[in-house]
Amino acid sequence: MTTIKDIAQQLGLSAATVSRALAGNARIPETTRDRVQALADQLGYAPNRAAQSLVGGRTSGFAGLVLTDPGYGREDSYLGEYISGLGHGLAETGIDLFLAAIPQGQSELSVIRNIVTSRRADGLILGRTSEVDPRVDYLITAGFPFVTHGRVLSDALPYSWVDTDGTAAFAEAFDLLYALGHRRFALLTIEEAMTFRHHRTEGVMQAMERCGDPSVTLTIATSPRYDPARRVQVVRDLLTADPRPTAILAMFDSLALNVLHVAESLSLSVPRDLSVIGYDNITSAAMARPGLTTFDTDTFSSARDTGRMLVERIKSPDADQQSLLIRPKLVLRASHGPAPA
Amino acid sequence: MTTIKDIAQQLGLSAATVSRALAGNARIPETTRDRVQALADQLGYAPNRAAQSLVGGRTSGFAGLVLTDPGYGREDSYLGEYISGLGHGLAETGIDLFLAAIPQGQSELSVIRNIVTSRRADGLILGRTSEVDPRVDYLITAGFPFVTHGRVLSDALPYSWVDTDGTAAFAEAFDLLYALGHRRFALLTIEEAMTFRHHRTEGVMQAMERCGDPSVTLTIATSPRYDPARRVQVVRDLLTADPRPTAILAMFDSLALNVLHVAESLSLSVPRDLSVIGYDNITSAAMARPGLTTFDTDTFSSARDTGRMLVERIKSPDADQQSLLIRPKLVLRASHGPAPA
DNA sequence: CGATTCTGCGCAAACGTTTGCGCAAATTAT
DNA sequence: ATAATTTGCGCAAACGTTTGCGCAGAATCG
Repeated sequence: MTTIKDIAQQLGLSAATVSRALAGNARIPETTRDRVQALADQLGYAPNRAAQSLVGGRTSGFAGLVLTDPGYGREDSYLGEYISGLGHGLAETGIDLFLAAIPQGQSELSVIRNIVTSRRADGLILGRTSEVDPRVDYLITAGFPFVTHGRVLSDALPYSWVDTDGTAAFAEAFDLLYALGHRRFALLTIEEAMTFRHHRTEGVMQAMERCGDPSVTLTIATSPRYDPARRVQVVRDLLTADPRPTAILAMFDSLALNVLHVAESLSLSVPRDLSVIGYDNITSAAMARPGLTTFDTDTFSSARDTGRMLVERIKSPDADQQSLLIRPKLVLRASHGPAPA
Repeated sequence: MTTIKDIAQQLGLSAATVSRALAGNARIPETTRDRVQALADQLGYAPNRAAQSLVGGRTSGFAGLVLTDPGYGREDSYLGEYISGLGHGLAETGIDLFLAAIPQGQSELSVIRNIVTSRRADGLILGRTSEVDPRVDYLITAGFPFVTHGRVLSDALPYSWVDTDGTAAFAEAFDLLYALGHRRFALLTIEEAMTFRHHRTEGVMQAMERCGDPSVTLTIATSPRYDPARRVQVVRDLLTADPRPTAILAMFDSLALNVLHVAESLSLSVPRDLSVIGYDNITSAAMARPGLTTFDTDTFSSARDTGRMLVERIKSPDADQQSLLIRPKLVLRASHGPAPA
């Protein structure tokens, strides 16, 4: 309600001087600065963001995140942790996070384009990156600051990213289960060409090749999006195959928890008949019985780092791109064990 | 990048006409409107939000939500569902949600004050309402549109809210367990004077009084905030009391899951030795073994309704306050059963 | 045919802030 | 002493949009 003009008037100054005083301009003596600041505090003055952002293409003070439907059932604690982390990473520098839902009938890309052209945000965060990602292409050509959580496949593209090292993790998971005697492996994956699918699959492949054991088999089962019933069916088919795989690596925890459930309904004992390992360590992973062995990716911290990185990009758009690859930590619980005889 | 002036120039019109044409003003003939719209689409024009919001105290197009730390451990799927719901409720009308984290050393109230005075949002959503809530008082006197998710205790205050009927639910939970023969009840509650604590406690009290059975006992145990170890200790004390309560009503699911865990570590069998009922139906509640009997509050939908209600308030600030009390649905799983002999 | 109404559009002000330029007074240097 | 610099501040433009007012020309009415 109070504007810079109110302060100026009450102090017998001009708006320009008040603006400079509040900005800490050196040309304004400290005595004046103090007077202005005091009155501003007393009046509870806060600059009108719209006016600030209007002048000279300045910052709007917002970083945007487009809410997409993951489509594989509730992602559990993931989104909440992610958003909290982002918010905190950004808040340190006074930038707020804004969330754009995708209106009926629009594409995510069109929402992003709209945000960029309407200057509603100073930067964007992109989640759920796919191998070839039109959003990344667009934002690079638009010269708009952004950071992705996850990579794209091409590493020729200039952009900043934070990701978890799914390749290393899935190789580690394979090695762990191989050492426990497992030979019939299955990888439960997803339909879409998300980049993490590529990397995590790669990890399993590499580890399999490295161990060089010809008796190892790997089945790849694809879990459909948007269709819980068929999702269950795929797992059921996998677990009733003959011979049944004894080691299941799931792309992420909610898929792994599906496996646990189906196994229960088939009266298969985990980990006696079947070992299951997930990825992300969502809270349900700890609650499930048996507790799910998985990889902790510290979603909160990595989201916070993503937020910080975005702030960097907004502040110095011409600086070099940064990237951060986080090594997930194996969390040993009760869903894995020695291969059945 | 493209402004209304660019369009005006290319079409040989004035900015005013273009603005009116895009707004669908009746004084502009359809032919002109179409020409303008076509070029706007072609150029990918989106109005600069800052400029829009500057003129005439108009809308900024944002609704704000302040991120607070619940303090009782990860809230699991709750925050994610809530935010998704809010986002969708708002997106229907083109309003975006923005999240403000609380910077180090600031209070939530000061963050809210700042949002209001800087006109960064057109309306606010308040979660985690307490019995007497200074945020509500402030926003009412400031005349700023807001909707709370949860109530305050006084019903003399003019504000709009969405809440779940914890009183009814907890009475129902009591009745259910009473009918199963339970007589020694415990209510696991929280330290702070959140309004939901009042209502849920009230529900138990009312049901207890209504049944009029003098043999019923109720222990109230308080779970501390920010301290997981003490949280476990409180539950442990509760479960090792002599005589031990056989029916535990927990204020919300994550507390109930704590009980399940401690019970497991004490080799108590749920539901044979102990019945546990939670509230909210977070995803972990379904994953836990035994599955947690709880109340589904349909967080996504109620958050969506909260968003819609806020849009109403922003659009017609002088309309009557609205409120919405949602009756949670009991979800029967395996964590409750007949009282032990 | 003159008077009135309607149609299509433009002018200019306003929203609140920042910032380049400039100007007078005070201070310092010569 | 005058000249040069510094200090403290104001003027005015600019950001992109909306909107009240007004003005021509066309259409309609009596």
